[in-house]
Amino acid sequence: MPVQLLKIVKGKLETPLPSHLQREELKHLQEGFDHTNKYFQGIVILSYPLTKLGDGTAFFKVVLQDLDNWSSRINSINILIHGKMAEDCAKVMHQGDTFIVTGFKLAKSPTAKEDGRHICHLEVSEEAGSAIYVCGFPTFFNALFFSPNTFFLLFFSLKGAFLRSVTPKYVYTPLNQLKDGTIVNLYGVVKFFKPPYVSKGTDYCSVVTLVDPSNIKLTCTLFSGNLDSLPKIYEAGDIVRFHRIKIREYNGQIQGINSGGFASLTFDGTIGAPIVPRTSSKLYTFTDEEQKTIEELRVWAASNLSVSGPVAKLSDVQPMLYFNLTCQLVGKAQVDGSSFLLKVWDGTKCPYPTWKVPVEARDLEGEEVLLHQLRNLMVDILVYDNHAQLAKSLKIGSFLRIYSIHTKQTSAHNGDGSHIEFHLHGGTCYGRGIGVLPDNNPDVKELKIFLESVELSGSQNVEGMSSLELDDTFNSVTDIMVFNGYTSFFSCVFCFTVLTDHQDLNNTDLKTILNSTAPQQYRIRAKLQTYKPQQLYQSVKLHCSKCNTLQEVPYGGDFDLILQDSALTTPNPELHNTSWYDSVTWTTQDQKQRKITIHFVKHDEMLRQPEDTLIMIEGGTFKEVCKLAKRFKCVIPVRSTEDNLEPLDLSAPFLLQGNVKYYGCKQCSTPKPIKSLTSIAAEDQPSWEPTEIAQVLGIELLQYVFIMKFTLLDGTGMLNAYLFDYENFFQIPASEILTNNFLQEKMQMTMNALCPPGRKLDDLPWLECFIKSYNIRDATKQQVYYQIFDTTVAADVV
DNA sequence: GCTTAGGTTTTG
Repeated sequence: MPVQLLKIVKGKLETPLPSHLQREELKHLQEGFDHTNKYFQGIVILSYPLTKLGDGTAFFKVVLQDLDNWSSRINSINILIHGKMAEDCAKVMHQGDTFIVTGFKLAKSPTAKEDGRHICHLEVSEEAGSAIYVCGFPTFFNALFFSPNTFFLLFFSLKGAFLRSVTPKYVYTPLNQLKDGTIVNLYGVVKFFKPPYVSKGTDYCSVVTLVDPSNIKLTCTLFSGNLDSLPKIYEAGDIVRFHRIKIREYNGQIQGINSGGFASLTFDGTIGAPIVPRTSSKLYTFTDEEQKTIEELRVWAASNLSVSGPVAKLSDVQPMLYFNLTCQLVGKAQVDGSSFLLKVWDGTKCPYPTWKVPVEARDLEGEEVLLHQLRNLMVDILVYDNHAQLAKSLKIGSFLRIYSIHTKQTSAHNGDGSHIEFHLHGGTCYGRGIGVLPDNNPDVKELKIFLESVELSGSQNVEGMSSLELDDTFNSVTDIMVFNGYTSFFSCVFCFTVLTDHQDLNNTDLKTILNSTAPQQYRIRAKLQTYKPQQLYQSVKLHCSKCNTLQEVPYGGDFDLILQDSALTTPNPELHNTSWYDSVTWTTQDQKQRKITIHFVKHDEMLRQPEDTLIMIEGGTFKEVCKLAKRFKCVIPVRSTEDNLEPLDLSAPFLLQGNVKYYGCKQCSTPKPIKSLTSIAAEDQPSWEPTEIAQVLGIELLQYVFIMKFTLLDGTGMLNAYLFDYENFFQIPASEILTNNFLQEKMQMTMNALCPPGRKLDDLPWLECFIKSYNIRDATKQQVYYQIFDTTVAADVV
């Protein structure tokens, strides 16, 4: 049975429990009675700590009171819960909760004499087919109800409607452990997908190929009569979570297929993008743990999956290619039985004359004025067969991503000049199809801003002109706007790249590089067509050079929580005022009466100027620690143990200097007690370098890096090169950028100069840089990647 | 009622 919503109003289930279940009274819980199809309900009056039995299984004991029989001499009973159910239950249950149990086994309670409770106890476990439902006390609002075999619930308290309990524990199967004939839950990164299309049967169909760090591919075929219940995938690289997907074998390969109860969540796969699930289901579980899984998959995908499909603006199109276009629908018309016309624009102008599909004006749906105004920027896309059916249902004004459009050049004939045609052929090979993007999609947001800038200019001076004049004016105005779009703001800055070494290398064209084996180094001259991430702050990551992993820069809020947590540890006075630091403790004047201790590290037994001094702090808040970091040379947040001061959890920065927070790798660090710092404190002139501090504290320092993907073109080919840069390329330390507005502006201006938004390919500046190729081998094949090196951006103000 | 598609470009 799929997930079902049970509303609980005024203490009663609005939708009742499964109808075959009947409530059993406490007095009827006796050996010899048949308890199948019965449930017992009580209030949790006591629970014992979760323990493990001798054989390792978890064990949890709760005591329930039957409120309807509260006046009886015996009105409580012991419930003994075994195995996974015990663990799950211990997590969510609170004293005072309403507890419903079915599928229990009844046995004589050995402790009845001592505890005065019911003569029997109930034994409950997943193996026995039991189910437990727990509802919060005192006010129920609503609850989720899962099948008896999986069990349970979560609920929202009426006050504040916050999620209190942990949701059911889903188990996710890695793709290399899938077995024929099973129904599983899984996560995967979308390697390939066909947007939902009209199948020959009764449903929409979407095909999705997933990969995960086990490096196994799984192709899933998903059907639904309801477009909304298929996963909302917009591009390869998106991350999905499938619940209850059926695994089976077809042609010797495993495949996934949806069946009853299938549910999916889809996430943007870009590192740093907000983690907001796209789903049609109103109810879904999503916890911190699952958030972490998404983050991990994003990092894995960033270095293991190349999904850069051909994304192009109309201004970039070339004859004879397949590309994906993000655009807005301006007009549409039925052409004949098997083809349908879509008139779209993306604010840029196609560099070639484009064909116009002849249709009667009265057959054309769309706003007449707009169709006229945009006629030189719009292109006609003819979509065929299965796509025609879907195209018919599209709403004018909606934002579309059309996958694998074919551009076809037609040579000049009959006085017509040569032109370029756009076709979306029938069939779904290579993911050919049409997807509707929601307004909150980041690419749509960007496009909207751009389209508005174009539209403004186009609508000026329209009145009182003949259509011929209008044509000319409009053409030139929009061209200028498209060209200048965003660039006017930055036109005073001129950026170029500087090669910092290997002056003897000659330029190699991209085609040659793409046809060569790796590893090699090249000097290239190319244009930066696009780059990712477009939100530049998302390009800053933390890198561990030891295990070579990347991670997100944690939020300040997490640090604050860790500090709050550590403030609960009372400073240990025995650790104050040693030979190498002086300590000061005080209590805050506010209501909280917090105790703060600062240890000032001495030099030659003397305190030095604050700007040369390292301090350690216990019990400070986020604000206080950050403030002190600006005043003192270094700040290390610490807490007391019985005999040492130690660094905090490595989710928090172990060191702060000025605005920069330094983190350690959780995987590679083996933190040592703070007294290890004495070796530095004893130096003649301690420099308190983060690298040195990290080393003596046994911490593997994470370095701030810029990670970006540049799509480079030179007329002979296109390749994606990664930028992995601590500070050389932008001449900005990656560690500084997140806290410095000026540096952020500088970086934005640099990128805008290297890749001016909205500009045609021809008008992009040429860049020179060095790239090196290298091989990455996964289970199935070897792939060549490219990285920018020894290149720097310089800027001149013109 | 229980298929449809099961990645790898139409041929307009």
